[in-house]
Amino acid sequence: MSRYSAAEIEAKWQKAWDEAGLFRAIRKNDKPKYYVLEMFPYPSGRIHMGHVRNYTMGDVIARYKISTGHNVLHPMGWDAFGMPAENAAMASGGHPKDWTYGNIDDMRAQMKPLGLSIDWSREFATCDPEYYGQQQALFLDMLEQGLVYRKNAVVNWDPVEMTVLANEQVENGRGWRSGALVERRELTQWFFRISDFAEELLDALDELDDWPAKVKLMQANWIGRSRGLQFAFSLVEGLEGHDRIEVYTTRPDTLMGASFIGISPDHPLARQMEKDNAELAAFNAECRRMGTSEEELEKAEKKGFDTGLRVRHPFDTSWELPVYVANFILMDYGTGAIFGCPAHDQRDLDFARKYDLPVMSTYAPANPGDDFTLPEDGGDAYVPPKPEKVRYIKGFAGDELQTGEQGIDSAIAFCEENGVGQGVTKFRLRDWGLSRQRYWGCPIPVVHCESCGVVPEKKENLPIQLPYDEGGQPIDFSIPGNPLDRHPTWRDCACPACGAPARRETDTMDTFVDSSWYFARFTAPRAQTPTDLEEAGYWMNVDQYIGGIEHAILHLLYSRFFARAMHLTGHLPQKAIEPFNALFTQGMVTHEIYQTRDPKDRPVYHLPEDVADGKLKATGEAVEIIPSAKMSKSKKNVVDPVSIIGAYGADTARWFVLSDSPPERDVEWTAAGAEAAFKHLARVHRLVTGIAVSDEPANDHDTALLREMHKTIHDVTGGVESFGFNAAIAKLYAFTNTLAKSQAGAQARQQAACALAQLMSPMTPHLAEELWAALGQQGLVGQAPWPVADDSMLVDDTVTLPIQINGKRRAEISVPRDMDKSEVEKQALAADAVIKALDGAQPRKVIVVPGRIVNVVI
RNA sequence: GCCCAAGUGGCGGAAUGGUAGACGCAGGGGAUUCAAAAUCCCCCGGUAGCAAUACCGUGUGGGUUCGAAUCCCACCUUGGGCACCA
Repeated sequence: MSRYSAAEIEAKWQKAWDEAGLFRAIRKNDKPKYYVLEMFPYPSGRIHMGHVRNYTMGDVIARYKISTGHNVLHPMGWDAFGMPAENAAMASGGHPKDWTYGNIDDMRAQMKPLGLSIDWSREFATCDPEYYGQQQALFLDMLEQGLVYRKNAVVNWDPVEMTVLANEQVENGRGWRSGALVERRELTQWFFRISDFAEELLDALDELDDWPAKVKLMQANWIGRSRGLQFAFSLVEGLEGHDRIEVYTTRPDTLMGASFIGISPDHPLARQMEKDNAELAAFNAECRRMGTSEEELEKAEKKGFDTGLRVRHPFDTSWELPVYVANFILMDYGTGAIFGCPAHDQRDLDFARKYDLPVMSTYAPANPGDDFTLPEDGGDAYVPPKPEKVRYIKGFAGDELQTGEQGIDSAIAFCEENGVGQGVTKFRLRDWGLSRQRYWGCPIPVVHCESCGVVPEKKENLPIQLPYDEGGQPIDFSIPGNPLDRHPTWRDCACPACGAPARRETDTMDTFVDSSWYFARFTAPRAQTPTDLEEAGYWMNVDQYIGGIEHAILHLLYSRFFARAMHLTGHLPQKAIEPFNALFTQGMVTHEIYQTRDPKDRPVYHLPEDVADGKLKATGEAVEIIPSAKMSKSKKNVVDPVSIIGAYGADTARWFVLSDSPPERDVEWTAAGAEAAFKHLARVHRLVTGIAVSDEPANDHDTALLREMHKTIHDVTGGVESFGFNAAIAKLYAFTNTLAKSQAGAQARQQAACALAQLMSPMTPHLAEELWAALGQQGLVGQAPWPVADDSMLVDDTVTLPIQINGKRRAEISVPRDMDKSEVEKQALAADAVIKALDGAQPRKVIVVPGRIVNVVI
């Protein structure tokens, strides 16, 4: 028996795995392949507990799959482009490239001690020219296939930073960093045609059986399919080039309640009219100036401008409706024009009341209650709850009772039959704008030529590399704007088509592009093409993908789109168009927050390591404890994995992040919990190394111990396969207790200890190897086949059956497992409590569930 | 506003129609020790009772069932996603 020294054990076994090449993934056909992937990290420079949790889960799966005879691919890389590197360069000089690669080295050094089963030979960073050069090749192929295009788009422009801001970077209409008033600018940008795939991306969700329902639902909502009617109102008096206004509606059954037409300020008709209507031009300009932030939209008043135009109602040509330009109508959804039905839409009702337009209900509740008032009589707009039946007042098919949905379907049918428009399906999903006016990203490989226009770069000129310096001088990132734009020479090039002097595109790609295909690149990370079809064909798909729920929509949707695009451009096989067979979204690691107040009563936060027993270690001042939240630097509620590994070892950190909560939920890191995890591992070490040298002879306790062993094998295996890591660990605790108390002979205890070591090996691989060796086993536990439970050992010969009387447990009997039902019933009725309860009467019914329970109904 | 999920001891949670609270943390008691650390043992949902035991108990109210934390309906609370989307 020896003391548990994690540092020693972990270094020793990591070296042994390395030397055995245990995690090198090599294509071979004698085993089924298994590709497990955790979402790759951004190289911030420090690993955090969230990484530890994420990679530990992946590691458990990878190691378990190795043990069950799979050929496992478990790679790691770096999502290395992005703003933080430029921000760091801006804040403290230096170069984004140096900063990023330095961070990668630091983080790799922090990750390696975790003992993850990663094939490090496949490592890459998305900022490696070898990677982004292939991404540029991919872009060119997509361009050729028509999957990428250029168009004008309105963006948030920060005039101080001279860059485009994402919506999330605009706060109260001002740039989040500069504080400058954000302008809406129209720029020519590159877009991926993801919206062409809307229907397919939506329908294919149904096939993703091993994805969380929640993620599929979020994607479905994001894609946003709606069924409606598209039709036109004809203008009473046409305008040059315009004689009708196309509208789209999901509520065609309200058409007979229409009272106005609304068009977007960006609608072609509005644009044309503002040319010779200064008032309208001013109104439109005002609308365009309005920000797009949620807060602004919330507050903004619904405003309209009467254009003076009139249209005819399609079902009654004598019925004329006014045309308003309205500030709440979006040009890029539907047709950019609506008809307003105030009776059944609160916003339209508010608008109608403001501009004194008629209100006409087309339907009302089938059974209006006392408190129901028609909107035309001053009530609210009536929108029926989904399944509710309504009575049509001005519908197309008389005053029928129908649910809203039936009403819509029959309205579409009626309109189609009468030549008024057609039923159409629309999607909320927009094309994906990928242009970013930033330096630290993948350059878009196109050239602008005065005579040829936009020309794709030649593939042999790839990669188009980012310049490291400018004119021999280091790039100054403190100057606002994109360094590529002001670089003295980088932009200059020859037109790939005509050879004349031309300029490079200076925009770089959205970093989401980088992460949309890295999983495919891992299958052949050094290939001279984006992928190697043979390798991709073997390793794809990712069998298990693990990451945070925050990527439920964008990253996962973009990746699904990219896999399709890569198939269409010949870079992935058909079977890989849904790249992730199974997805698991893990919860965060949280911690309590410790706070004191400064003299001005402002909160001051303290690191957990500076607090003990609710007091600051340094001064003894009491801290206020704020409930657990996601670990964040600003709240200082962070625990550094490196210091935990230093204090307790990687196995303890791994054991703890798996043990306390179900993996999809948040887990609270506590010092006591970590301490307890360590103590448990030390106890297992003590127990097993003690067993290794014991010599008690076989005895009557052997079978009971071995039964428990087989039950534990069964339960832990099930737990690992179903992501029930916390429950699996609970079983291992229980089995450890059983083993510690067992008086079985040395051989049985040895066998049980071997099983314990194997079952723990995915979670605490170093300790497991140490135990395996101490028990005299040959080879590595990581290479030993996973133990298989003997079904005949899972059930005891004698079972204790609870006896219920009217569903309440009143007694129990001990009977042979396979005892006849009628005999069980006889014994149950003979139980004292049952005899007493029956008091001589006959039971009304006796339910016997063999091996589980008996219920006597009186 | 629309859509979705979750509510179980002091805490994290287990049980997915069959003995509610496994396992862990915190807490209490004890053994060992000169003492401490470490370790080991016992108790630990509530109410009543010396106890055996009884009754209550999985957010609230109803329902289905021999039997419900689990299935159904309504409500409450919390969390998440989307949102001038026509």
